[in-house]
Amino acid sequence: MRRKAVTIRDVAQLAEVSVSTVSQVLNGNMQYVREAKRERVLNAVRELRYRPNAIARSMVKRKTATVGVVFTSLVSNLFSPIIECIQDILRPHGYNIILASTPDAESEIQAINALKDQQVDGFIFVSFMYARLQSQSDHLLDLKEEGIPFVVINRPLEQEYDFNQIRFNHREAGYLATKHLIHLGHTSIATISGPLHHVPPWQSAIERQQGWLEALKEHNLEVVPEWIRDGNYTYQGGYEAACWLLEHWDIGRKRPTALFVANDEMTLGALRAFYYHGVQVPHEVALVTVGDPPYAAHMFPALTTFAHPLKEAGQIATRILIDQLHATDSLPTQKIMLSYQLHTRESCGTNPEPKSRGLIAH
Amino acid sequence: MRRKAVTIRDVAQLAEVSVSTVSQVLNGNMQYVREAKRERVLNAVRELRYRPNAIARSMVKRKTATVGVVFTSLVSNLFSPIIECIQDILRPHGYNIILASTPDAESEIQAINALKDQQVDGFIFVSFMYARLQSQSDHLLDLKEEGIPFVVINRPLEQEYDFNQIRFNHREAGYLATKHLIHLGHTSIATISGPLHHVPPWQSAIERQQGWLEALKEHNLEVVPEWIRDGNYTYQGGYEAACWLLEHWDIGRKRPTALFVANDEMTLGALRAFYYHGVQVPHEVALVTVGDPPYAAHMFPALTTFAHPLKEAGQIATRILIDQLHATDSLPTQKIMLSYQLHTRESCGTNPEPKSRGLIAH
DNA sequence: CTGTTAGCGCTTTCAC
DNA sequence: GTGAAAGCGCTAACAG
Repeated sequence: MRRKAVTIRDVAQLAEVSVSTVSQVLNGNMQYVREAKRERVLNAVRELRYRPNAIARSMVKRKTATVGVVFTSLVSNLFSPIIECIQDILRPHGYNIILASTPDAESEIQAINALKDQQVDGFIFVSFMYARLQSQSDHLLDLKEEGIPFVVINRPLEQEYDFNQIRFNHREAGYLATKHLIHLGHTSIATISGPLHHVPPWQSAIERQQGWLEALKEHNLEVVPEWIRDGNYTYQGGYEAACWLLEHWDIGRKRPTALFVANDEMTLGALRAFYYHGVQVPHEVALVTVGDPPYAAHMFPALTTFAHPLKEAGQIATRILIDQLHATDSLPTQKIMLSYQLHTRESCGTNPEPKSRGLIAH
Repeated sequence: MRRKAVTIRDVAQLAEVSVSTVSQVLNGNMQYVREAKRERVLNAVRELRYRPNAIARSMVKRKTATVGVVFTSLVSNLFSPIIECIQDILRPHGYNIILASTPDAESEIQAINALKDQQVDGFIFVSFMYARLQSQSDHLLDLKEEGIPFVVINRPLEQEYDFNQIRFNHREAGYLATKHLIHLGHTSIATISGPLHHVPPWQSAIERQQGWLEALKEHNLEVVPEWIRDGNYTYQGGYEAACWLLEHWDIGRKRPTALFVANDEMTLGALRAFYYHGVQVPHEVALVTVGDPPYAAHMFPALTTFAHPLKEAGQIATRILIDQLHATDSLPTQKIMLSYQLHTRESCGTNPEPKSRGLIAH
C-alpha cells in the first residue's frame, strides 16, 4: 500500500555517488562537491521525487524543527490570532507547530512530557485563564534546567521566575480606560471587575480594578465603594452587576454615568441588562471595556475597548524563541510588558451613531 | 546545558539486563519477561526518570503518532471549536497534532509535503473559505495513493473524489431557515446571499440560496427576483444589501417582512444598516442566519441561527481517521452530510425580549 | 573533493 | 526467557 519510501541510498545509487555526497548536496554544503556531481545528484533527486525523511534527520541532528505551543484553552477569541501569528513567523523558518491545550497544571505537565518525548526544540506557553488554571509553574524549571528554550505569554507567575515572559499591562488598561471616561467629562464612574477575591489571586482582575481606582484618585473623583461590582469575569456576573447598579440607581447620592467593565464577557452581560431595562448606552451610561473580540465593532452600540496586544505578543514571543533556538549559547531572559490598545467606538459616547436610537419610535 | 538524555542503554545497564529486555518491558510484551527482571527494569526506569525518545521509536516503527491538521484559515470562529474537539479525541489515543494553515492550494501542497517529511500518520483538512481558497484537490490523490489516511471537512470538491469527507448541508440550512420564517407567518421573505457568481462556484452560497428558493416554492410564495441580494458573504456586502432593501422598501408591490441571511458576517452588516435606519429587528423585519458565532446569543436582538455542526464534524472526522490509523487493511471511504442546527433566539421574532425596545423612550 | 564508516535511540528478529 | 545484532534513514567525521 504505502509505496516504499525512496531513501537517500536510492538517490546515491541512481546518481552513482555515495550517500554522503547526496547528503552534502542536500544540506547545501556545496563547497565540497563538484558541479558535475551536484547536477547528477539533483537530477536523481528530482527523478525519484526524493524527500528526506525528517524523522531520521531529526534523530541524528537532535533537532526536530518543531516547537510545542501549549495553550490553557482553545476556545477563546484570544487563541486564534495568537496561534496564527506564531505560525506565520515560525513557518518561514521551517518550524512546525505541535499544538496542545491543557486546562490544568497536571495535564500541562503531561503535555510537556509528551512534547519533550517528541523532542520539540522549544515551547511557547499561552495562558488565558478562562478555566481558572491553577497556576503552577515549577515544572517549567525543569525545562529551564534541561536547556530547552521557551517563552510564556500572559502567564500569572506566583513568584519571580527567570523565564522569558510576555505580560499584558492590566493596571494600565484599567487606568487608561477610566481616564478616557474622565476626559469625556464623566465624574461618576463605576466598575464591574473580575474576581477580586479569587484564590489564588486573579492578577488581571485585581490590577485592572486598581488602575480604575488610581485614575479616579488622580482626578480627585469620589470612589463609591458600592460602585466596585465583582462580576467574576462572567456573562452572568456582568449581567447581575449591571442589574444591581440599576436597582440602586437612584438610591446613592449620585448615580454613575460611566462604567469600566473589566472584560468583554461581563460587558455582554451588562449590555443585556441595560437593554432589558431600556437604559441607553452610551447616552445614559457610557462604557469602556477590556478585550476586543471581533464582534466588538458590531455590537449596538459598537464597543469602545482596550484590545489585548495579541499579535505583538505572539510575534515577540516567537522571535525570542527563534533567537534562542538559533543561539549557540544561552541568551539572557527577556521580560516584556505590553500595553492594551484603545479602540474608540460608540459605547463610550465619543462616536455617536449616525442616527440616534430614539428615532426608532418614528 | 542540555543534560544528556538518558537512553534505553542506561536503563539496561542499571537494571543489569539487555536493552531488548528493557524494550520488551516498556512495550508491554511482558509475556516473555520474568517478573523479577521486570521489576528491576521498572525501578531503573523510575530511578533514571527515563522517557523513551519518541523520534527514535518513530524511526523504527515508521509511525509517529502525530496527525497533521491543515486549515485554510486560523482566523475564524469555526476554527477553535473544531480544533479543540479534534484534539480532545486524538490526545487520549496518544496522538499529537501538528497544525498548519494554508490560504491557497500552493501553500497547502507545501504544508502537506512538510508534514509528510515529518512522517505524520494521517491528515485532517478543514476548509472554511473565508479567503476564497482556490479549491484544488488533485494533490490529495497522492496521499491516497501513498496510503496515508485523511479526511476532509467542508471541502468544496470540484469533482467526485474517493475521499473520506464530511460536508455541511447548506441547502437544507437555507430551506429550513426559510421554512422557520414561513411557519412564523411570514410570506414575504427576502434573502441576502453569499457570492452567487463566484468563479469557481461558491457552493455553500449557491446551495443556501437554493434552499431558500425551494422553501418559498413549496409554499407557493412569491419569489421576487430583487429580493435575492448578493452580499458576497462580507460585512460590507450585508450592509449594502440591507440598505438596498431599505431604499426600495416601499417601491415594490409589497415589502419583505423577513430575511434569510446566508452567513453571520453579512448579518452583522445588515443589522447595522437596520440599526442606523431605525428599523426594528425582529418587529419590522425578522431575520434568520447561518453560522452561530459565540456572540450570536448576545447581540441585540439575539440572533436566530443555524449553527455549523462543528463538534460533530470534528468528532466524526477524528474517529474516521483513528479507525483508518488503527486498521491494518484499508477501510471503505465514508461520506457524511451533517445538518445545521437551529438556535431559536430573538431575531426571528419567536422569543421576544422581556421588555420591548420601544420602552427605551421612557 | 569523495566515499567509507560509525553511530543517533530504539525495536525486533533470531539464536542461545 | 534473554541477549546479541541488525537495521530504520540520515549526518558527520575521517580517511583517502
